[in-house]
Amino acid sequence: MPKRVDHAERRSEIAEALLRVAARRGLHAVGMRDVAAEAGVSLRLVQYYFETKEKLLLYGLQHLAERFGERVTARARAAGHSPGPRAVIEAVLMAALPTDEESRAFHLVYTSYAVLSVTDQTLAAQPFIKNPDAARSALTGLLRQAEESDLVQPGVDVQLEAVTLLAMSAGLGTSVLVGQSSPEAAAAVLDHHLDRIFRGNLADAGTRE
Amino acid sequence: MPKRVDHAERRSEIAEALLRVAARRGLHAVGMRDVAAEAGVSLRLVQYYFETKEKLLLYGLQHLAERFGERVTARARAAGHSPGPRAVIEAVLMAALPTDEESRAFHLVYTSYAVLSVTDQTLAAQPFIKNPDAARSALTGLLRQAEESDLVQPGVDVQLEAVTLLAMSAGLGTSVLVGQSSPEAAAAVLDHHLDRIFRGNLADAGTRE
DNA sequence: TTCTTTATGGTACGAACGTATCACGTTGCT
DNA sequence: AGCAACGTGATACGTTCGTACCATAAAGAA
Repeated sequence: MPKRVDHAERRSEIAEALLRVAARRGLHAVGMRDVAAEAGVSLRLVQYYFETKEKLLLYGLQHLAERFGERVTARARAAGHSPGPRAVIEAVLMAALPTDEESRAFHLVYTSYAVLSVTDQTLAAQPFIKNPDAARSALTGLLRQAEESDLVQPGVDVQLEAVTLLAMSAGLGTSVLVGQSSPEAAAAVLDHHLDRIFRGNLADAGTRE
Repeated sequence: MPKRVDHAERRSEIAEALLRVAARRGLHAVGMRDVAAEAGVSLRLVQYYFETKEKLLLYGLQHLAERFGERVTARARAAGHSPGPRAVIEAVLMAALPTDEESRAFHLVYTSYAVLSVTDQTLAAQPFIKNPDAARSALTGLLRQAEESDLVQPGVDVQLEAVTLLAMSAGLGTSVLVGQSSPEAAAAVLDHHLDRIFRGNLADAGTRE
């Protein structure tokens, strides 16, 4: 059986097994044995492809961020060809909301990683914790672009609004995650706030699901 | 030495030791031995006052919520005698922001508990996870009261704004916690949004620290 | 004073976890 | 064909963790 095997693909499979079990039982509760069982391989294999647990966790976080990026771009693309800035912004924010099983998993695991990064410097040094900063600048760029096209209300501070939107998205996300809000209510709040930012006329409005 | 001892006080001391070590090393990393060492007692004592670790964690969460409540009312009281609705709202929201060591600890531990509650039904059944719901209705009440005093801009949906403020506060809190934003920036965002809700004239403005 | 309850220390036990070690079949190179 | 590297399995080791057990000194009740 030991054919020559694609390491990258195998690592991805194991990483996804990690994310699945993390979504099911919590990131704190995942062991190498659980990951191995979930991936349908032996414990030794997990050790083989990721020498240590820390490296497995790091790769898992990386994989999570990648999948989220794909998710966002897919959402943006689904907003139509050459979507307006508002549609793109909605795509990003809605993708971060825990609506289905996959986004729930994403939000839970990502929040777990964020919490861990507060007390774990190795995790904090990872670029993916810094990634929200990239999201912030992307959002700022989108808003500024909308501003130049005269799509936003006069007098809005795009930098501040970017931070606001991101904070709202994260806060609403956890709110939905713990069952305090419905996804629909969270989406409504976001939409309402976007209405405050954008002018009413050109909002090729709801691309929510 | 074994005088008759106040159980409630002892439990509080141990619970605070738990919160301290949780703030320092993360909630996932606290063991009974750590708590015992931090409290300056033997492992047996922690077992004696809290029979199991789960009960210790539950009590710790309860203690955390109580301390946060005191913190909020202290802030509200510091806003002056008979403070306006906006001042009270600011007090609540600013108290939730991780500014000093204590509020950082609060935010980190509380978020850890929230994350745990997603996969731990015993924790999810605890009323303190439901507590944010009480905060929401309190905020709604405050906003409605302000609305009746003609202090808010026309056309604002108080229910929706309550949810928005809470989500922003939580989101900004974690943003500050992971070092992505400064507390001042977060406070500015909150203030800006309150400016959007309240009429400009009667805002007896900044009670920030 | 004697006895029972309370408070506390020390320590042991079983399980789980991350990691390391040994072994072996398979594949590709020369 | 033979040899070295790769992929995989099984299992063992040392540690840590939560919990349980045993002992004992002080304090209040009788």
